[in-house]
Amino acid sequence: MSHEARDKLRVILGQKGYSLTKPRLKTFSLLQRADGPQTTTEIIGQLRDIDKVSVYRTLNLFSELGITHRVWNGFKSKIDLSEEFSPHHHHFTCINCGAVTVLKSDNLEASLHELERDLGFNLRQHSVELSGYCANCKHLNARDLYQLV
Amino acid sequence: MSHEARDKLRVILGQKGYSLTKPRLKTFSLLQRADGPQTTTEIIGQLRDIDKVSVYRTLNLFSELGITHRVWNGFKSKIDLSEEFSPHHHHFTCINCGAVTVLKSDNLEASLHELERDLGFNLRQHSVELSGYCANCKHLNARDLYQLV
DNA sequence: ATTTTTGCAAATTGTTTGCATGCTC
DNA sequence: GAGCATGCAAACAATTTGCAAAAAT
Repeated sequence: MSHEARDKLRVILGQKGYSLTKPRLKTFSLLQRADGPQTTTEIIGQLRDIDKVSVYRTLNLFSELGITHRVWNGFKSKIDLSEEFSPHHHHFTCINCGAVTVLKSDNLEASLHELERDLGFNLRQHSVELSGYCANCKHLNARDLYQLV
Repeated sequence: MSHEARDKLRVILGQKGYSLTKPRLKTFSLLQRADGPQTTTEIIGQLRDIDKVSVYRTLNLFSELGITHRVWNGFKSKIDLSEEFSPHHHHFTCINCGAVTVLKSDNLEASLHELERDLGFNLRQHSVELSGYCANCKHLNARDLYQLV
């Protein structure tokens, strides 16, 4: 894990009087390694040496400090590192095979900012979650799709 | 509650062999009356004469049949009627006063469809949830904001 | 030395399952 | 009367709280 990220984390925690402890570092590091947002249960499952209560407390703290944010993905909310630690992106989830694709679109971002201007809002966060059939699955016929479920 | 909506609901249920029962109608009707998406707990709380187990079953069924979908709003996922029953929209939630604003933007929708085309996806659903400070709250200074929390 | 953080146990809350009774066709 | 739907009880899962021991400053 990179020194820069770890130092940034330490600074964010330190500014509010929190220290960078083993559970906090391990939780953060897991989120960095992960190839996408994780559910609370997934995180707990992968951090067997840390009590789940500590994981909950860490995740709540991270959320409070803006280190993480939640995204809606399929049926569950998942936890993802915020933009400071992972470049801005959105997700597309295939409802057939479950594949998650990371999205980037300048036009999309521009539309959101236009909306912000028009409405006079001060936008702090936005989440765009798409779902449907991915390029591989969209040509399957109804029967195939059904059998895969 | 309108006859059209009730009839549409009855048809959707009927097509899969389900009937329009009291718990189902009451749950649907509550979602229609509500001024925005509701959490499961809120729905259960407002339907005191229906067993919570039935509410859960009804909500699962509605979701399966596409009558409702979930949106991510603040900390919790909430349940909203799908587009057949409520025109397509997105939400902005003020993180200071909690006000929810319904959004519509043709450019935003166009950007999403462009993304769909470029990536070769067959988009079925999308959720766009924004948060930040609304027009009323964005001029408050840090101290005022803090006190309101 | 003082304050923060952790881990365990237990409480609380949210959700699902099993089953007997009541409804609908 | 057969099959679907409901309500109750109980099981199961997710999350929070209280508190004493351990770690950090």
